[in-house]
Amino acid sequence: MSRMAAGERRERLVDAAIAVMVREGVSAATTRAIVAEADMPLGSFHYCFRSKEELLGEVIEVITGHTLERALSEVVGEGELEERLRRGMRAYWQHVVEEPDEHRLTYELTQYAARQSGLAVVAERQYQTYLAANTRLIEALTDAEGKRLEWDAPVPVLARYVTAVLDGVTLLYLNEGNAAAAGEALDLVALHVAGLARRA
Amino acid sequence: MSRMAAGERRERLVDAAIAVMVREGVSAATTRAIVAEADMPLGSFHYCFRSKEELLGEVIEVITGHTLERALSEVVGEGELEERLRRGMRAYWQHVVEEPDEHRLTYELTQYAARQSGLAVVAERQYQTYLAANTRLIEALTDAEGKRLEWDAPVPVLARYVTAVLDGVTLLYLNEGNAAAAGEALDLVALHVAGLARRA
DNA sequence: CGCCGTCTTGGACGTACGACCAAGACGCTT
DNA sequence: AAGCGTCTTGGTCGTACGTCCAAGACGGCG
Repeated sequence: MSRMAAGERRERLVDAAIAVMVREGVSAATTRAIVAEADMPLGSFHYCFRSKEELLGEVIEVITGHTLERALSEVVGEGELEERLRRGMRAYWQHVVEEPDEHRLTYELTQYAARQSGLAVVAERQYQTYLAANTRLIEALTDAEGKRLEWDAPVPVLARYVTAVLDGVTLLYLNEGNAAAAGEALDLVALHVAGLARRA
Repeated sequence: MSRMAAGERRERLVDAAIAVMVREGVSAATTRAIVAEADMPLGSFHYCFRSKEELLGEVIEVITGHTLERALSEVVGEGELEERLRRGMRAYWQHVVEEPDEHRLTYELTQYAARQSGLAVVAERQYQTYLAANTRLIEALTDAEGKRLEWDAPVPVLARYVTAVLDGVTLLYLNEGNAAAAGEALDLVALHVAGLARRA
């Protein structure tokens, strides 16, 4: 392997780890499988990372970022509240249907992290990030169009509702495979949430 | 260990496996940890089970049964549709709050099974069982009170919606820990579903 | 009592894993 | 050119795992 800064090698190993995990699951991502995917000798792993746990922490942060970028960028824009909401959800949903294995991995990683005392903090932060994102989403919906809207339910409850539904529908699709029916269930939610908004 | 029929030993090993998994996760449930929990010598394991995979199949079936019994028994009964629906959901929710680790295990097992080619069928059947149960739940709601109700959305979509929300809210609570907010989100759903029913 | 199928058990085998190390190669600075 | 910090690498250590086996113990039936 050509000479390379330790930092860049770290990034490559993180990418390789994600590739292996998406393809074969977290448990298949052994140090040996990861360095093989990155085409590096085994020794480089523990030169770049103190432990496998340290690498997993970075993997989780990278993956969480991927997921969030999508939906948020879509809810801001033109149109009625219901239209924008539906557009944001469809953007998220499209990503799920296109890259199901990547989403399967996020759930797997969360559970793996929750069981490891050293990574439990990371798992909690992951969900708080999701909640914060959906809170911002809901607030972005009310603020647009120059008109101030109010909700029939408290924003924290709404945020949890949206977070939970997205997670639940995704999980159901991943395990059952019926994308059409799951998508319809999401539309039902979009309609519901839009109906909860009222003009102040 | 006293002499015992192979069938009974199987049951004890399944119970022991569940105990270990609830306490420490699926990955900690090694053959050695399981027989230690059951207070048996290692050799008994492969006398009772062809492989560890065979045991896991039985574990999943037992656990799935546990979860379902709760909610279903509550929706049939006296009262308005919304009241019965809320009661069923609260029954399920109470079980989640009382035994979070058992629910965490169901998700863990589903993912584990989905990755194993030999157990993928079991994972799929698990979710089809959930869907079937929630379909029956919805139909039970319409049939009661002697009046026939109809829904503003197709029953299969409703069933997926309910399944997904229960899963999602549970998962969120398990990872975030805010039981009160999650419970309120469930109430929001009960109200929503009740509103979707109309008298024919 | 003696047979035979069922059950019991301690130990062993091969494999795979995370982690570690020492010896050397590289390349920038002085 | 010499020195030195950074990076590279193959090999190895101890541990833990799933699985298998052979030798024996038990107990119901003829």
